[in-house]
Amino acid sequence: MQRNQKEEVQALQDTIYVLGGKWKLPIINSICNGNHRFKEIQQSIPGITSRMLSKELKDMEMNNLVKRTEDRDAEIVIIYESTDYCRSFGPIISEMINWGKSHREHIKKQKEKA
Amino acid sequence: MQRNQKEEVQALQDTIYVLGGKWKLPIINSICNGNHRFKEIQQSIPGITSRMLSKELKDMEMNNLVKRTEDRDAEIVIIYESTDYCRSFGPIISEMINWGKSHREHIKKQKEKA
DNA sequence: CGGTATCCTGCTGGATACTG
DNA sequence: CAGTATCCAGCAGGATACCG
Repeated sequence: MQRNQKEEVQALQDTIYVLGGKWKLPIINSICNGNHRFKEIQQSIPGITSRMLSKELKDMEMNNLVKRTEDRDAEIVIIYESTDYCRSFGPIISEMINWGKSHREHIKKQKEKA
Repeated sequence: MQRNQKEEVQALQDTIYVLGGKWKLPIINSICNGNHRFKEIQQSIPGITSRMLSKELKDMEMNNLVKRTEDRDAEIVIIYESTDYCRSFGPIISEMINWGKSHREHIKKQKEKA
């Protein structure tokens, strides 16, 4: 084990810690993809309940991952926006989407063989 | 929401599912980095107990993420090796290490300001 | 050295109902 | 529409001790 490998493991573990749980990455992805309203976000993520979304959004707001705005012009409209910090997960998300896609392809091919 | 966005969310969620928990990615990383013995792997991952490592390795062996070999020449030696499947997580791990590193830099700078 | 066994805790997160 | 409140189960995972 070299010194810089230790650093890398720690960096990896830090990232895993920050992204912990089932929902943070999908939410980040959803908001970065242009969903801004609570319902929009919820509908874009299969399986998430309003409770979990609410919890995570609060958490992410505190950690500067999203920006929440109450925009009262005529009526009250609440908007969630991505931050730079949020967008910094882009490369990770891309790679995970890539992996997931090719994994599906892989499974499909195996089934065809059988 | 377009059709291909749905696909992407699902791909993302699949990947999160496969990599679920605190330990799979660090273990994959460790083995891909050339650690092959149980103790080596354990020592390369801060905080992991033998129980967790054992559990995860078993799981990963079943899912073809690692190959376990009992090499009895003179004495019994057990070796864990990475598989292609295991190595397919390389890009994700790289990106997560990158993120973790620059995140540390970021924190450090903020502290210096204060 | 390479693990198991046992025990236990807390947190994640699901279900459901309700609110301003 | 954008959440809260409540209740509860399951399991990830820690501590510790032990085994061939």
